[in-house]
Amino acid sequence: MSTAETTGPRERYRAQVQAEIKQHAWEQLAADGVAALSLKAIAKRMGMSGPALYRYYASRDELITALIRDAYRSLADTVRAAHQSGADLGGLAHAVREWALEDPQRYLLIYGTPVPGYHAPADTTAISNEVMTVLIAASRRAANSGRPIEAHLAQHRHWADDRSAPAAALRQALAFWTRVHGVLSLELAGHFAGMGFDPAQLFDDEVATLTRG
Amino acid sequence: MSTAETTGPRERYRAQVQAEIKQHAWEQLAADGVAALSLKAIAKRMGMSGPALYRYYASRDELITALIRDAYRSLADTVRAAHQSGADLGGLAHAVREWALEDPQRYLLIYGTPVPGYHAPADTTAISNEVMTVLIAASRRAANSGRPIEAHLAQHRHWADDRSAPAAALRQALAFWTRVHGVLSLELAGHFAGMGFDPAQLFDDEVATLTRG
DNA sequence: GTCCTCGGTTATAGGGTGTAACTCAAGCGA
DNA sequence: TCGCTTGAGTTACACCCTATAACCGAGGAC
Repeated sequence: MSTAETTGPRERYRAQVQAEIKQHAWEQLAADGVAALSLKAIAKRMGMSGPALYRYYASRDELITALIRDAYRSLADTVRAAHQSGADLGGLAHAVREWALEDPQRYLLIYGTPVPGYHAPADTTAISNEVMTVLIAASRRAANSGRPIEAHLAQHRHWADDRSAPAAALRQALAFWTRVHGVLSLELAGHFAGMGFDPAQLFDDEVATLTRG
Repeated sequence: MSTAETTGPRERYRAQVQAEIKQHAWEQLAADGVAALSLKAIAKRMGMSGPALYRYYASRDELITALIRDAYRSLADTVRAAHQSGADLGGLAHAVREWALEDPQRYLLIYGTPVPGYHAPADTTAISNEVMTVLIAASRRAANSGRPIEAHLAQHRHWADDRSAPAAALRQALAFWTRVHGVLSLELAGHFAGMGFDPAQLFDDEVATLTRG
């Protein structure tokens, strides 16, 4: 968007095809999950033969990396937008849940079982820090509880960009993350499927515990 | 173990080879995760050629099913043993965490991202119910809080074998599950890796919230 | 001792990642 | 405008995987 404007027709074409590949990749991912993502299948759907895609993504991992980057970006934007429109922790939680239900495999791509050989590049963790920063900002009202975890976090807080946030806020931001992920990932993985209760109500109540206890 | 004792030498051999295959499968799983599980590689390590394994497991999914069944069985035994030796919810949580850290991929096999085409057979959900039953038993001291989720769970409780357990206990058992899984799965997936704090302390504090708030 | 069951084999089909060698058109500078 | 170069796309191939088919041979059952 804001990169060098010296885009000749060659680069424009390249960028467009790259985007089209990613589009097909998202569709395939949403349908069958990251494990079923196949460069060859994407190529076939685009009407070209397998190895052609390697001009645009050097490997399957590189394509997956691009997807992960976009997913983190999308989540960070969603959370940030909710925060800036005045949402509290509960509002953020619902924004995250909606984002996850919109494309469950996209959530699992980030927070699901990591793919065996894959190692995330540094910039993706930078984007996930962005999410953390918003969570901490939304948690700043948290009162100090005096529990040992807060003393521990006060000494291991380099992951928090906000150097002035009280340890209680760090703890609450982590609680947000782990509890939202706990309910959400079990729901997305289908573990509540046969149980009959409404996952949304469990989610609501769990989120309520964040600000209550 | 307690099945028909009319085991001729043929069946004995078959069972032994089947067990050996599963053993190699567990090693391969622990090393590289379920996605990297390969029947051919197991066969090679056992000194026989690929298709021979299909005499023992009709498909890759069937082998994975056997692994999942054993994993559930092992987890249920672990939780039950902790419960019977007098452990409270905190004790159960630590038993689960130890079990998970002992073989992270085994935990992820059950509670991680589901494999695309796979559908769990009914008996595995039966074993997971066993875990739930113990959790509910350990949660029976939970006091009624009057929150709406409890009314909801009181009407959707067919997943709880214990028909006399108060709704507050059902809620607490679910909280145990979702919160333990929330912290544990993020830890196992490496999402706390660069953050510096001790996952064990976060786990402890999170478990403490179960009985406190 | 004969038969048949069953474990093992090779061959093969089909799908996947990724590389190598080649072709051909489009862009670019002179 | 003309050539040269760049790069997109192709086929062929090596190597992984799952899974099936056809076949062989030994061991158990009677």
